[in-house]
Amino acid sequence: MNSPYSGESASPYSSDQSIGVPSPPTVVAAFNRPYDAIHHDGPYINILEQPQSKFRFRYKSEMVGTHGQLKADRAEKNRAAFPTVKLSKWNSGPAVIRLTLYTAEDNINQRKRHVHELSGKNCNKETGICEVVVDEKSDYTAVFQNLGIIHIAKRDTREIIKQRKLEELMTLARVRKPHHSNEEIRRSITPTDLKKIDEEAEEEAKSMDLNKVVLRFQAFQYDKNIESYRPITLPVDSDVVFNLKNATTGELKIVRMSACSAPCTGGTEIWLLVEKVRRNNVHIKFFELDENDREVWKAYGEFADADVHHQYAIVFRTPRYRVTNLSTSVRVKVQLERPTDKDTSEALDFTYLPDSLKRPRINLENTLEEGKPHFSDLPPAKRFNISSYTNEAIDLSNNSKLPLVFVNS
Amino acid sequence: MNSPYSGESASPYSSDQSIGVPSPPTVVAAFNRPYDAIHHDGPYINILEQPQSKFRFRYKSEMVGTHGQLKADRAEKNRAAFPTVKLSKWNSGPAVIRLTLYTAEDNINQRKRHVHELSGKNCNKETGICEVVVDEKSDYTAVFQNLGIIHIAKRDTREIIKQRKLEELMTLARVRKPHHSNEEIRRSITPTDLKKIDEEAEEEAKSMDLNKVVLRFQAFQYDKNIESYRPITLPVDSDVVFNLKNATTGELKIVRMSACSAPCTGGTEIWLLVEKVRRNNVHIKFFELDENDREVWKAYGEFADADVHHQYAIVFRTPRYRVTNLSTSVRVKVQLERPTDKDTSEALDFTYLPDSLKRPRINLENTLEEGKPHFSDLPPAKRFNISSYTNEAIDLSNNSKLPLVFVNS
DNA sequence: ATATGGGGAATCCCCACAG
DNA sequence: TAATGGGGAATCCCCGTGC
Repeated sequence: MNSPYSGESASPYSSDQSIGVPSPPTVVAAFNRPYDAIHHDGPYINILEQPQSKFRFRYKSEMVGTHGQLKADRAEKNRAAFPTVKLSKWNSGPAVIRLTLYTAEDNINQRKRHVHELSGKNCNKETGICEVVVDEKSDYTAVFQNLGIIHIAKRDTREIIKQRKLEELMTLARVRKPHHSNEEIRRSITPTDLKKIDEEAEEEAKSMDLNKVVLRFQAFQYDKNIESYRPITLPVDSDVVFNLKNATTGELKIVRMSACSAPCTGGTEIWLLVEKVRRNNVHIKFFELDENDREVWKAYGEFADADVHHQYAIVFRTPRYRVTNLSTSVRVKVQLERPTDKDTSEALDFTYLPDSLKRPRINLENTLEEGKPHFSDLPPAKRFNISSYTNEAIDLSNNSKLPLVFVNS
Repeated sequence: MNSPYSGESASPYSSDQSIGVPSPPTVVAAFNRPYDAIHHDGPYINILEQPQSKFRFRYKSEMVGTHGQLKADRAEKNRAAFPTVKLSKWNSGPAVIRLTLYTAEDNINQRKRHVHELSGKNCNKETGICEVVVDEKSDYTAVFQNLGIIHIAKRDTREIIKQRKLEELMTLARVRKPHHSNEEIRRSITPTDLKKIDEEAEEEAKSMDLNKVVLRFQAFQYDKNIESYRPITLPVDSDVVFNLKNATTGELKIVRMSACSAPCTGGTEIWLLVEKVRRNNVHIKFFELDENDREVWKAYGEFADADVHHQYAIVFRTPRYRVTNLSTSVRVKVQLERPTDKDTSEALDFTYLPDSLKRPRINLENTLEEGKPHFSDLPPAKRFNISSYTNEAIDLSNNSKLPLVFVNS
C-alpha cells in the first residue's frame, strides 16, 4: 500500500515538471515547430539544423577510435554543418540544453526514452545524455558537433530499461517521502512493483525499434532555491534519424544496372546490383514525369523472391510502357522503392525504345547450335531483344520461377 | 624446480602412452591408411567412411533444436551414410573408440586438440569428445551417426585452451607424484608454469583455424590392472572437414550467369550471381578438355575488385579463346576457382562463337538516341555482341575500373 | 599517425519445408 | 512437431584512404 505506484497519480510519469530534475524529462512535446508554440508564452527551443536522416549507429564494441559525427541534414561534403538548436524568447542568463535520445513512434505521445546513447563531447558516459550551456555570448544557440549514436545491443535492452524504471520509481518515492532514508525508500518498493517493472521493461524492450531515434531537446536553468535544474521549455523532438546499417532503414541504392534501355513492350531481363535490400521489401519502380515533374505514369519491374540474390542483386523484367506503338524512344526513370517506409533510391534514367517487332527482323539462327531453341520459341518480347549469345541466361537455382531460355546439360 | 614442466621429458606431451588415460590421446598418427600400418604388428583403426568434406559448424547458440548430422563423404541424398571406422586386427573383447576433434595442419605432427566440440549421441557434453563401444557383435565397427560440430566462439578459445593445458599439467604432475595430495599438486604449479601456459594458449588460440577440423580416432580398452582405459591403437585422422558457412572454406557456386556464350574474341561483359566469395580470393576460369578429359586450354575472366559486389555478384569480361578464327562454335567450361585452397565450383558449359566481325554487320543506329555513342565507338569485341538496348551497362559506383559504355546524366 | 567511412567476418536467430 | 537446411539479422572487427 505504500508502494510508489499506489500514489494519487495513475502513472509515475505524470508528476509535475517542476520538481524532478535532472532526471530525464519525461513530458512529451505537444509541438515540434516553433510556431506551434506561439500560443505558449514562455521560451521555447527552435531547431535550426535538423540532424541528417541516415547515420550509422555504432555498437559499443566499435567505439575504439572514432567514426565520424552526426551532421546536419543539409550539410554539404565540403561545408559541414551540425544539428543546431536555439533557445528562443529567453534572456535570463545561462541555461543548459539537454539532448536525449527518444524512440521514434509516429505518435509523439508514445515516444519513450531510447536505450541508445549519445557519445562525444558534452555527453555523459553513464547516461548517454548530452548537455551544453548556452548564454548571451552564444546567442543561446547550441551546436551539437561531435555526436555519435551508440547502438545498444538488443540483448541488453531489457535490463537497461528495467534499471531505469527502478531508478525512476525510487526518485519518485524520494520526492513523495523526502524524510525517508534510502534504505526505507528501497524497501518501499514492493515485489508487485518489481514484477510490474519487469513486465513493462520486457514489453518496451520488445517493441523498441533499435534502428531509429529522435533527438529530444529541452532547456533547463539552475534554480538556487531548489538547488537543482528545472526545465524552462517543453521538450522538442528532431526529425527521425535512421540507422544506416540496416536493410529496413538503410539507404536504397542501385549500384549497377545491366542495361538502361529496353523495348516499350516490356519483358526484357535486366540485372541490378543493389545495396542491402530485403526480398519482400523492395520494388523496382519505373515512372515518367511531365514537364512540371508530376508523375504521369508508373509501373513495376517483375521478379520473384528467388530473383533477389542475397540482398545484393535483383534480376527482373521490365514492365510494358504505357504506350507500345512508340515511333521514337522515350526517357523515363527507374528507382528502388521500399514499401515499408516508402523510401526510394536515387532515380536513374531509362529509355523505352520503339517496339522491336516493327523493325526489320534479323535472322541469326545460323549462329546457333543445334539443340538450342529457336528465337521463335521465345516469347515475343524476348524474340528480338538481344542477339543470340547474350540472350542466353542460365539459372542454376532450382527454385526460380522464371522460365529458362537454355538449360545446361 | 619441482614444476611439472621441469621433469626429464622436454614436453609434457611426450610421456608414454601407457599411463595417461582417459585424458585425450595426444600422440599423433604416423599413418592415415590401414596399409600404412601393415608393418605395425598390433591392431589399428581403419576408416571405412570418411566424413563429408563440407559441413556447417554450429555455434552453441544454434544448438536449440537440431540441424542435421555429419554424413559420410560418399553419402547419397537418398541413401545416407555416416563416418565409419573399424578396429582391425583385434579380437580381445569390447573396446572403446574415441573420436576427438583436432586441428587440420598439413603436417600431421603439428596438429593439436581443437577447441571445437562434437555433439550428439555418445558425446560428452563437457569435453565434446565422442566415445562408442565396439565388440564382436558389431564386427568391431563404429558408425558415427548423429555427429554435429560445435563452433566455439573465437573469444572463448584462449581461455579454453588455457584450462586444458592446466588440466594436462596437473594430470602429469599427479602421475609423477602419485603420493601428493591435490592441494600439493596444485601448489606445485609455479607462476612460471602459468605464464608459459598463458603464452602458449594465446599463441595456439591465435593460430587455430576455426573453419577446419579433422576427426581423430583412437581405440582403448579397459585394463583391470590399472583400473582405467589404455590405448590399443595409434590415433588416426580423417580427411579435413571444412566449415560450410565461411567464405574461405565454403562451397564455391555459380548460381546464375547472364550469358553462356560469347564470341571467341573475348571481352564480352557477363554477370554472375555467386555464393559468398571474397574479392581477392576468386577467379573465373574458362577451360577446355580433350576427349580424355585432359585440360588443353585455360584462361581467366577479367574483372577488378570493384566488379565483385558484396561477395555475391561478379561482373567480368570473357577471355579470348585460344583460336579466334573459328568457323563453328566451341563448347568449353567455366567455373569459379579459389586460389587459397585450389577449390573449384561445379563447371558450367560455355560456348565460344565464331568471330562476330565475320558475320554481316547490322546497323541499328537509327534506334539510338542522339547523344549516345555509336557502335563504332565501342571496342570491336563489343561492337556486335548485343543489340542497342542491351549493350548498355551503367555503373554508378565511382570506383569502377572498367570504361563505361553510357553514362547517365 | 588519427579521423572517417565502409566491407565483411563472426555470431546468432529464426523461417520454410518435408516429413 | 521435431529434424533439416538455409538466409539473413545483429554484432563486432578491421582495412584503405586522406590528413
